[in-house]
Amino acid sequence: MTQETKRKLTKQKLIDKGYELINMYGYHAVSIDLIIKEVGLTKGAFYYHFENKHHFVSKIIQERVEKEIHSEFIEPINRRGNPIFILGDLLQEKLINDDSLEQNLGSPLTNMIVALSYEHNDYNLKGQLYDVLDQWKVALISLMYRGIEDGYLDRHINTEPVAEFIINSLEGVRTLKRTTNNKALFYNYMEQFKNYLDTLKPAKEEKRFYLDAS
Amino acid sequence: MTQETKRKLTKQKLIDKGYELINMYGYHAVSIDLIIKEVGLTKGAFYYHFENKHHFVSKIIQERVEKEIHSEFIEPINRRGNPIFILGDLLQEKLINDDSLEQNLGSPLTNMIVALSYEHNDYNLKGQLYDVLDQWKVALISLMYRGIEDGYLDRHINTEPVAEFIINSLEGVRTLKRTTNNKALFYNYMEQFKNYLDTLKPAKEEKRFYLDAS
DNA sequence: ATAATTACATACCATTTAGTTGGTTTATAA
DNA sequence: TTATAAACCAACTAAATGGTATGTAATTAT
Repeated sequence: MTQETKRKLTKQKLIDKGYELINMYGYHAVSIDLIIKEVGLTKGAFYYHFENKHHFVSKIIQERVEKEIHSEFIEPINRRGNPIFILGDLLQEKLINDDSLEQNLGSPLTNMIVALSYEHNDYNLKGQLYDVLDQWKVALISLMYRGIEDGYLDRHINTEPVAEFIINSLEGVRTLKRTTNNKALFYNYMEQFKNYLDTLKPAKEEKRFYLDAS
Repeated sequence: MTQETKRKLTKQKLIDKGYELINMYGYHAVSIDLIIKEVGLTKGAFYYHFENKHHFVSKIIQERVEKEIHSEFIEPINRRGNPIFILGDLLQEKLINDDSLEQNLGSPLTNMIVALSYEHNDYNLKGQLYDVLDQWKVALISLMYRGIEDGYLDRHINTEPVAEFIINSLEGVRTLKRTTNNKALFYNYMEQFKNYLDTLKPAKEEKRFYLDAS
């Protein structure tokens, strides 16, 4: 094996194990000693690849947390189609069908936010996490604009509040899922989430007449 | 000052400062040394009142976290009236009007869940936190039942999923608020939350005709 | 008034923590 | 083939950590 690939492999093993442990137990609860023990390496290896623990978790955020939000929640919605179906199907897939995913570990993004947003460090971790949220929000807003253009969504919806509400509720349910392994939490969430999405449908003239009168 | 009142005062000071620091920085990031230094006490005092750190945070949960959920989100909804107004006004009060509250520190309940749900301990911390969520859910369901009886809510709503959705979204937005001090996040949330609540209204016959047809 | 208990304070301990230093092996370049 | 540097190991350090042992002043009971 070439030196470069071995180096990258080692670095990735540290990042992956660190991500796994930190996402479960939290940044401060997971020591570097534990991580290197779990992957069979030493302090020397760790500090060859990372300046310090903060730099390490910064890399975890950009290599794992940010990329997973992109691949699982942003890229799948970067297409045309009915946003109500696109979003409904996506969450159905992630929350209900995908058993492989860490279902009781909450959302890695929220987990990091809770653990790191008031941490003093040289890497702007809070800003990193905010940016991920922001990119996600932008993708949702774009999806909705396309949906409005194509007549799937009402022209009068406020896209930013809607995008935030979707993110907030999803991050909320994933986080609270940490307290239980009852999958009903996700089923129930899906039901109400779809009800909420329906409020974004275009209001037909007849319908609006009665809604406004209520 | 009598001995009993002094003891309770000291214990409360430790709990209050511990709550404040742990809610901000997290359970593992806050040392006992820091807490006692902040309140001007010593290790002897701390370990006179609490068996260990886990017992300490267990007391914090029941003395602060649980009681605050009760006083701020359960008791205010334990009354008759239109649930849509009761819930809308309550969140308006807590998220928008109440500036005194720790607006950028997320939700203490969620913060504890993230930090402690995979912690090995002798105090069933995870169960404690789950119970708080459950009590909250029960209160919301009761509110909705009364709302249905009084004709404010549709008889066909699934109360448990709705209750969970309310809790999930609220805990979500409070938690993600940690990344920013932009109050628009709460304003936008309120807007969409009210839209969601409107889906719980009774469907009038005329309205249902058109909705079903869509 | 005195004994006993309460509510702490002080000093200490073993372990764990993030981080460092210097050495060793392995691959790469000359 | 040999020099060099990359990738990692092993041992170490200082500080911080949760927790303990013992002492003490103030309150309370006798």
